[in-house]
Amino acid sequence: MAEPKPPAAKRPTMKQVAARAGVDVSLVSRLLNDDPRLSIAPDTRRRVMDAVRELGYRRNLTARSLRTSRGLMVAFLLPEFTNPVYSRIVAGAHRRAASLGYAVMLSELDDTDAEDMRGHQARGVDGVLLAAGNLEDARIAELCGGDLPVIAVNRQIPGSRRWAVVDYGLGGRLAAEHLRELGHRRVGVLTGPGRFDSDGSRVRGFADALGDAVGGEDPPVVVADGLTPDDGLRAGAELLARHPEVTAVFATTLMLGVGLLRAASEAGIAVPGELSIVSLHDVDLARFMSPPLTTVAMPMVELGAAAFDQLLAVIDGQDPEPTVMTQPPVLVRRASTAPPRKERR
Amino acid sequence: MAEPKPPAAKRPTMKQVAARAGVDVSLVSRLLNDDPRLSIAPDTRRRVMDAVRELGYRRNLTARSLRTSRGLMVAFLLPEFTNPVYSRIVAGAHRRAASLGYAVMLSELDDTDAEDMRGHQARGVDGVLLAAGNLEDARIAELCGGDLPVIAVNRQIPGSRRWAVVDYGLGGRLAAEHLRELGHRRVGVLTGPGRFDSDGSRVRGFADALGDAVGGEDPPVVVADGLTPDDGLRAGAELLARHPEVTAVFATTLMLGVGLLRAASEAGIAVPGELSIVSLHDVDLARFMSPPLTTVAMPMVELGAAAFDQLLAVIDGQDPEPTVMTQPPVLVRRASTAPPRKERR
DNA sequence: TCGTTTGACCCAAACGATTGACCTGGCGAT
DNA sequence: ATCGCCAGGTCAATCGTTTGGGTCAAACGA
Repeated sequence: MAEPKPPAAKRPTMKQVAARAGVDVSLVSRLLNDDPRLSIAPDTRRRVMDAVRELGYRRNLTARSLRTSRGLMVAFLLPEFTNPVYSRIVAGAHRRAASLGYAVMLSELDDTDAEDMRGHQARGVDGVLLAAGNLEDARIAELCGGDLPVIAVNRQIPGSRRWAVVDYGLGGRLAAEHLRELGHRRVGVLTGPGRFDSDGSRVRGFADALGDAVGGEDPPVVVADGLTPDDGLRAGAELLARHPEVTAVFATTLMLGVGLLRAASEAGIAVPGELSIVSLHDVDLARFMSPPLTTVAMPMVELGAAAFDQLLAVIDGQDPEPTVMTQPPVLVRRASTAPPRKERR
Repeated sequence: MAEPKPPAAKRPTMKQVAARAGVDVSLVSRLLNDDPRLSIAPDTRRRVMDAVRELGYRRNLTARSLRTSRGLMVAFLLPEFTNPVYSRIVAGAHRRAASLGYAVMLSELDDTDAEDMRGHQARGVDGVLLAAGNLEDARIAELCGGDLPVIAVNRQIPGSRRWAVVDYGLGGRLAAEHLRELGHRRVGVLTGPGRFDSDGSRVRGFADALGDAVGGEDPPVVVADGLTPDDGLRAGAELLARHPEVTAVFATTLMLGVGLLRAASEAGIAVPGELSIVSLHDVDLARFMSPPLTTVAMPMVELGAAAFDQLLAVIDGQDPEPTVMTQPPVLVRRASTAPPRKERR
């Protein structure tokens, strides 16, 4: 039953490469890292490279990491694996990291506390990307406490320079302008808890752009308990019940929009006939809702990549500016928005 | 501009702990690993533990890994970050891994080839979970080629014992029974490319359970090019066009079902009025479609955990049986299925 | 009384790479 | 002739743990 199980033919080491090429291992190391202070005879270089190829040699990164205390790894902590918006950030960070030789460890921030950070540090992780969307401020402070570089992603941190965000103010504007152009005058906002959108840019951008056109009055805002579709459903239902006058709602993140759509459907409100919905963040999913959701696409993949770059700078001992993505958001018109046709009720 | 940047106060080493407790480092190591051959005076043990606490000591896993050649890490390779079904597998594997002290590196199988495996190996990864849903057989073989343990997850591999799956046969049955009970007699199947569902269990389970009730004739099957909602949309449209007689469709994975729903909507076919849809895999998303999708929930989170356990066994030199989740799937009735009411067309 | 067993520890060699500090032989300049 | 220098290498210490082999005294059995 048990297969013979070959002895696993230990991978070749640098020593073997050196022996085969007839040189010292230090030379091999220097060559492979192209150490600036080294000059190597072309012939020797070839012999070494041949040996590397013939043996199929790869550096043992564990050993290297032990010596250099650079693990070439970063951790990406996120509150839940299933939010597609985070998935895009992860995808961006991962792609960039991989292209620079870094690996990405994923962790769910479950009941994880600061201990987890130290665990990562013990593993040789060089830095951490913290998708902090729905974390408490205190929690974030706690997580940033260690001496491991941390960048908060998609969330601004008041006292710190270690964060990377997209320009939600602009995103909000775009959504507002769209609704305004369609002719909506009574609009509502569905957003996440205060710790989310902590700087208020999403709502403010929206309200500002709307302001002059609708009489300067701030739109009614309902705050959900979290960022899941269920949260959106509950808060959405509340919004619709409390503000029957609104003809359009701006959801500050996609999953809330998704929940709102259901709330409308359960309340028998036609979208976009009686209610228009526009939400931030465009992912595939939005196209497949009924009706397909109009969204404002924010450059989340690029954010992931930029956040990684920022983290790398910190790791290298620099003190980079916080990242704000300049790449403009784009409005994706779909079927969930239309001119206000008739009053509800 | 550049902050002073504290010298980063190197983390304490075992040597320091040993010094502070007045013992040899080997003793500390043995104690911390509770080495069986060790007996330690209670007093000494306390001194060491105190030193550990006072210094806030954590083992350096890199060094340990170098010595033991066990990295306490696994890699999870998946074709795309955005598929929520994979996310659940990842979540399950991650949770289990974390509870056993393992970290999980995530990689997108982009243009990744076998080289990537060797990269992971060089990093000290102990094994790989390969979410292989839509990979070619050849590709998988290539990836399993190295001497790093690999478990294919959610995909059966013909010649191998290294895979973990849920019981899609049962899932298919359940879907079929549901449609049969509702009274459907002309049903279609929407599935992924052959490499997906390679053993055909999803479709076969469905067809078998249907067989006797609908005259033994196999249902029409349309095969999508991939597993994204877009693939489902295209193939779904084709299915609806080619088989106008069907009153219900079974989608073998959620994203195809989502695409199909849109195809129906675009074709002006009412769901569930004119067409019932049931799909495998239940994730939050399904509840928020319009109409909410009836699904067969497969234990994907548990699959992730079990696959990790299997991988661990292989890492430990055992030759475990392939994993087949016994936990039964459960039918989640929602609004996308109903008795056939009227003929389409 | 003299082994022999234990209990409680210590020594030092790995693991595989990196890196500052040497060598060495030849060549051009003084 | 001598010196310095440079290209082209080598030596050996080090990163922080693990682990196979001791050591050394106290306890024990005969």
